[in-house]
Amino acid sequence: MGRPRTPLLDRRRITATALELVDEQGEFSVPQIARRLGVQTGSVYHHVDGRDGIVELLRERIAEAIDVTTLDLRPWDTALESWARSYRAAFAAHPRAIPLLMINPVRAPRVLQQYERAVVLLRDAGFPVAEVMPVIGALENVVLGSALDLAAPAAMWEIGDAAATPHLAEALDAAGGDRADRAFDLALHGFLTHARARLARHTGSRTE
Amino acid sequence: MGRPRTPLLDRRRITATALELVDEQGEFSVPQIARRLGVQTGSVYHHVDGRDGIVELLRERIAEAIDVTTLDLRPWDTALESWARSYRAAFAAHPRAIPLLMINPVRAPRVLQQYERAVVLLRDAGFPVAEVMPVIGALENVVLGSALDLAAPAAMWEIGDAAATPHLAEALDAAGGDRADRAFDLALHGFLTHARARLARHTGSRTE
DNA sequence: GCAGTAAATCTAAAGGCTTTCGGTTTCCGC
DNA sequence: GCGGAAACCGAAAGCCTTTAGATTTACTGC
Repeated sequence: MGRPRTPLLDRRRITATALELVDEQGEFSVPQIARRLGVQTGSVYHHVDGRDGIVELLRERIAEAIDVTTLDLRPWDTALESWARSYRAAFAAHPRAIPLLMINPVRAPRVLQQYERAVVLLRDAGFPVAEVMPVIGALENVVLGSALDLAAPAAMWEIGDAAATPHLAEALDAAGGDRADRAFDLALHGFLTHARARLARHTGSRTE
Repeated sequence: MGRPRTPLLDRRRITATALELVDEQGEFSVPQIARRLGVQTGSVYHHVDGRDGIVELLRERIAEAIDVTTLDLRPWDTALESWARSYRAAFAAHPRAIPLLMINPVRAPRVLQQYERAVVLLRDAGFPVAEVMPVIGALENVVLGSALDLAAPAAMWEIGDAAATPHLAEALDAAGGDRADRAFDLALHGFLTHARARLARHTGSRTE
């Protein structure tokens, strides 16, 4: 008992274990983390700001997978599309974590910094200031909505009673396994097309 | 003690109280419901299938606000747009309930029935079977993504440190109070435009 | 009208979770 | 070498979900 000669815990190990648990069972608890790390529950609280702090660590951990360099690409619509795809892919890598991350607002500086750069990107492209946030928000809607879809695709639809909803069942059958991906592509391309048209209207109908 | 002369509980009252709690504090617990209804915690379980059952009741309750008649409108894109707006408005009426409902998949027959009708709508409009679910999924992405945005709009962004992200702060300031609504409009119109173009491609370039 | 069953509530309790607090041992700066 | 900080344990408070049995009332069939 007392302080161990070599530390048993740190934020990295706590985060990794929490992510493990979430990937396996869709949720985590502090006692579960402690058990996996061979430690008492209370000890975890010496490294982390409560359970919510662990969620925040998970958010940062998952957000690290977003490729920031996409926002350096040009033209702006290429950058935006690449960013959106990378954003979605980061969530898709841990679908069961999505509900956890959706509940709390984004506070991670890393993510806010990306939004900052997206704002600059769109301003430089010629979007009026008042248009910038709606455009980013629309893109975010598509990305997060699609991420939610990834969180529970099977359960969401395949439970559908084929007798009560025959056409739905048929359409699902015809859609194939990449339904969610194709839905995302559709929404993303729709958004980009609309954003391009809107920009053209503001820059005197010049497309580029 | 014992069975009361007139019942103290029923699903309607339990649902209403749970919704009250969620609107007020963003969550609910069975003991809280029991306290508000002047009843012991355990009694609630005689009317409801556990805590998850209450969530399910909330889902149905909120889904009731979706206007089904929108799917009778024609042409198909008018129907789809009206449906999407009504769908989003139903969630917007109880934004704090959204995280609760996002976690579990849609099982409510009432909602599945609407998807069934949407499938028929799109098929009749001329969409190939394999296209129908991606189109519906894309629309759903936009609606649910936008609903999430409504769940925590203020906290999501206004926490942003103006010093670290000056352009983001400026863009937010310029966006106005209806940022979320305009983002939704943008995403929705983008989607609809794209869907129309896609249909035209399949029906021999006839727009209507 | 009455017996028997079903329904609604209470009391009680098990077991889990989050969080805090004090005690104990080890590490590190000076 | 000493004193404070760090890391862990043990224990406890207070919340939550869920179940089980006891008790009283309502309903149903005869």
